[in-house]
Formats: sequence, C-alpha cells, structure tokens
Amino acid sequence: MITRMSTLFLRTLREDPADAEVPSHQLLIRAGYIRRAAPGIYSWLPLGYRVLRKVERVVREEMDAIGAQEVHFPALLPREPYEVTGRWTEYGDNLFRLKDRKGGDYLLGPTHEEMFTLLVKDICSSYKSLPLALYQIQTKYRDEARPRAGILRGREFVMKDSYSFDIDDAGLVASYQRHREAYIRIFDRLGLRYVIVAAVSGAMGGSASEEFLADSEVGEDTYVRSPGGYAANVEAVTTLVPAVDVTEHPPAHVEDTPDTPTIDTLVAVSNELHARAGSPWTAADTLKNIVVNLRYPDGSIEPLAIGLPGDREVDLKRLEAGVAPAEVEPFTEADFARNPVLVKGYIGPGVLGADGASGIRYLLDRHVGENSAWITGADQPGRHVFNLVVGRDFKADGWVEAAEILEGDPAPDGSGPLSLARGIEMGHIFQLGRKYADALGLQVLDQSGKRVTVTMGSYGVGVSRAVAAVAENSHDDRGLIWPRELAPADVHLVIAGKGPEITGAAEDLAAALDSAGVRVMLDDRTVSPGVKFTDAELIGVPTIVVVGRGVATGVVECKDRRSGESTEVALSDIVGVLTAMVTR
RNA sequence: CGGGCUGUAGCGCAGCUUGGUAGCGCGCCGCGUUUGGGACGCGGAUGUCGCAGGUUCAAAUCCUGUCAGCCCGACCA
Repeated sequence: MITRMSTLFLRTLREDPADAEVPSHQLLIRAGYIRRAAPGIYSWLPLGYRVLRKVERVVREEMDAIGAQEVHFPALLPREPYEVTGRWTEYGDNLFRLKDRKGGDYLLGPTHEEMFTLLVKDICSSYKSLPLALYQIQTKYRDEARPRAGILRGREFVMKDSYSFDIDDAGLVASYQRHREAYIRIFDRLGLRYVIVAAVSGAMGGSASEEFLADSEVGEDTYVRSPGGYAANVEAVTTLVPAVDVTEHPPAHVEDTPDTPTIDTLVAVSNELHARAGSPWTAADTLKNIVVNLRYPDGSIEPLAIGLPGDREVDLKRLEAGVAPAEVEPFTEADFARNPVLVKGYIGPGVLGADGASGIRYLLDRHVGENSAWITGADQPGRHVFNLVVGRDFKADGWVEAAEILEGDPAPDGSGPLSLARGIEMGHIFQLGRKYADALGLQVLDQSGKRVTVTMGSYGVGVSRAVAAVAENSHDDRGLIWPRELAPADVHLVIAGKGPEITGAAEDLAAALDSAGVRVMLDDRTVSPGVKFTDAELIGVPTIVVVGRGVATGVVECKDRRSGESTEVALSDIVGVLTAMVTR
C-alpha cells in the first residue's frame, strides 16, 4: 500500500498543544495520530488508527495462539447482571449509567466478567467443554474522576479482556500460565520495556495476580524491585515483620510534651525535656495514630484508626488494598466533634480499639513489632506516653499494611533492598476463582455427574493505552519512533528535490516497494524539504528513505529513525535492502 | 471533593492593570519566485473574545454567577 502524504488526512502541528503535558500525549497530537473529542475521550486519525489496529493484531495473534476464541459483547449492557454481582453499586461513580426510553437501566461496560460468565453458563453444561478461554477486544467506559495524559488514562478506551474457565484449581493455574506466556510474547512484540510485578486484584476480586508494567516516569503505578529479583506493585508489597523485641522495657509513663501536635514537634520536645540516654529520639520512636473513615459499597461508614511509626506516611493505595472493597475517606472536623475522646494531635492507643473509650477499630501497621516500645499520644492535650509497649500495655484489633514503602526497605523474601520506580499498567492477569461463577451460578457436570462450580481467570491488556505507552517508551526530541511491528508504514519515502528524474525515481521506487509488499508512506507534497524531514521524524516510521540529489549518481539515502544513521544505497539495490529489512 | 492556573481566529499566544474600531506568529487561500533541514515577496480570508447576567454613553477589559480545560492535592492529627 502506498500512502500519499499529498492527500493523507493529516495535519502536523509545529507546537505542542497547550493542554498536553506528557510526551506521548504531545507527540500523538502533534504528529496527527489522535484528537481530543471530550475529556478523556479521543478520536483516532488515519495514522493513529493504523497503529491501534496493529496493536490489536499482535494481541489477536497471541491470544489465538493459545487457543483463546474471540467473541464480541455489546458495550451497552443491561443492569441486571451487574446488580447480581453487586458491581452496579460497587463501581460507584465510575460507571457510565443511562436509561432507555422505558426508564430501564443500562450501563456502558467498564469490564465484562458478568457477560462472559453468563454466556458460558448459557452454552456450557459439561466438564467436556472445559478448559475454555474466550476473549474480546472492546471499547470500555469508565467515568474516571481524573482522566489524564491523553490516551494513557481515558474514559473511553480499548481493552482486550479474556477469561479462562476451568473445572478445578490445577486447570486454572495452567490457564493462568498460558496467558502469562502469551502476555510476555505480546509485550515483547510491542517493543515495550516492562516488568512483571506481583499485584493486588483490586475491584475484580480474586487471588493470585500479576501486572505487566511498562517502565515510565509518567506511569501511575509505583512498583518495587530488589536485586534478588523480587518485583511487586507497591500496593502488594508485604512488610518484612520485625523480629519480636526481647528487651525488658521500663514501665510506661506519661510526660508533658507541650505544643507537640506533629511528629516533628514531638521529637524536638522529647529530646529537650525527656532526653533518652545514649541516642536521641527520632520520628521512628514515635507511634502515630491516624483516624480515617471507611466507606463501604453499601454507603455505610466506619471509622478506623491506624497506628504506624512516625517516620512513615500512610500510603492510601496500600491501605485501600487492605480494606477493599471499602474506600478510605478523611476523618473530618465534624467527625472529631462527634468523638470528643479523640484529642487531635495526641491520639493514643489508650482510647482506641474495641475495648477503648472511642470504640474505634484499631489496626497496627506491620512495621510495628510485637513487644516494641513507643512514644505515643496520651489522649490529653500536650501529653504523650513514653515506653508504651505493644502487647504489654495495649492491644490492637489486628494488623494492616498501611505505611508507605521507602527506597531501601528490605524485600519480604529477603532478596535485598527495594528500589522504587514508576510504571504504566499495560496488562493484568489474575486468578479470579469462583467469585463470578458463584454469583451467577456457573456450574457444569463433572465426570461423576455432579454439579461443580467453574473457576475462572481474568486477563486484560490495555490496547489503546499500549499506543501511548509505546510512544512514551520510544521517542526523542524530534518525535515518535515506532517499532516496526506497530509503525503506520514500513518506509517513509521523502521526495527531496525537484525535477522529473527525482520525482520519477521516487514514484518508481514506491511502486516497486509496493509490489514487494512493503507499505510506503510517500511524501509527494510540494513543500520544502525541511518540512518533509521534520514531519518524517515527527511521525516516526522506523526507516526514512530520501530520494533526491543522489538520483543523478544512482543512489538514495536510507536513514534509521532511531539511531539517526544514514547510508547511501544504490537505486538498483534499495528494494532488496528494504524488503529484507522489513520482513526480517 | 479541595487548591492553583487558564479560556481571545485551525494551532501557539499578546491585549485586560488604566473600558473607546480585536492583534501577533504559524497555518489557510491567490499570484509569482524558490526547492537537501520548518524559504521569500505581494495580495487575501478567518473571531458570538467560554456562557449568562450586571455596571456604563461604551465591556475582551470592571463586577457577579456559571460552564469548561490543565496541573497539584486528596489523610500525617
């Protein structure tokens, strides 16, 4: 196929659009791949749509290769199945809801577990139909609180979602493994730099779960890695529980610590008025107790207190992962007013917990070890308790992973210190288990004629997001640089120069390449060469061929977009060279 | 949900303080010259100044409200 730029529906922009911040967003708009239609909603222009379809093709090929079968559900879905699984309410404001003319409730599908489960229930009734894997490439809708970064986080996006159906756990593990390997092939082919990390399964439910994160500073996920090979989303990192403290701590006692509502002031005053022999107090000696509200899907609210070392912040995402499906909300001034035993700035374990005066459930972060001693609030203004010992002087109602993970923290498997990095979630695979099959009654008869509940796996790839992630992973200050597998053309042929010899040679070359199966983007516009070179680099086809003054001596210039290296190739050889390059 | 910034031509922006015929660059159209790194000359078209209300003889400009966009935050007691 020859794409003529003189007639291509394309406008490149000289400057970055004012509302774009991240490189992929800026470049995809400037190079004429996408246009914003509404917040978080984008139109695909010819070049962009080609790239999107190429991502789809890679995904399709690899899904087909593991025997998954493609189906296609509607994006517009009825309420009932989502009501049955509780997600009509659980999804909250993120769900696009609409009514038909009769007042019936519908939604735009944010994900399709329910529909797949019901379809399989409709069709399969015997173990002989299993194992089974189905997938679709579908437009999904989520009314994100804050869409951002162009197509990196949109409210409408294209996702491949697949589901495996097995009779038993061993089957599920095998299906999961097949998908995992297919995903590795997919992301390798997309040319992404990525890591596979342990994850939490979030709103979908289920147990074992891993994420494929494209390495990128603009990513929204923070993950950790250790030298020994441990890798996990920060939400899924488990704390290495401190060894039990065997010290015989002195008895707890209350001290005056005037004007110490914050950890910093508390540490300063402690060292001033109640200095410890040997080593000064630090924030790590303090136990801070924060109170939040948990909002459950049914709308009910429960206050929750968390105790954690004063040198660490609460990581909201980690906490939410631990209290899911509840969401964490701030404890407001009004809440404090209703709980007068909570002395803001001086809250201590004394009033917390099931048997405390507040009755507020109290969980300790995993960093707080058994029998460890702390400075913590005495529940009176300007006073703190010293040497309050876990287990000896107070008990909590349980443990939680709430504190932030810091650079250098030990990996839970002992594989060394953790380093933190950011990534874009490109794929998520997890073993759902029987949550949806139970809720929707998906059972088949086993060999002995007994009804058994099917166990499921769920696997997603962000198809439209992949376009942005690859752009993010692969660009320079001049523009995009597509991997060959995704490029909107194989060769970008620039006609540089005037005259029938040059134009004729370029046209002949384009035709020859076309019949050799090479997809050519031919810049046959009547603009100056500088414009063409700049646009070619912006658009990012991996090979740029310049047909110009060299024609007189029978050569053209062949440039590699990524390295910038340029070689002269004889006109008589160029078709062979390019064909070999493209089909390699 | 809170905070900050921003809405003026297709795109990027100035003008607003101090109210008085709406500008610049790029792009676009025509003619001519140019053609290996965003060429040049001449001529031209394009705006409900986000929206609504108010003040005023007069509002892009001042006031009130509202909508939208972008960024940050979402809790440390």
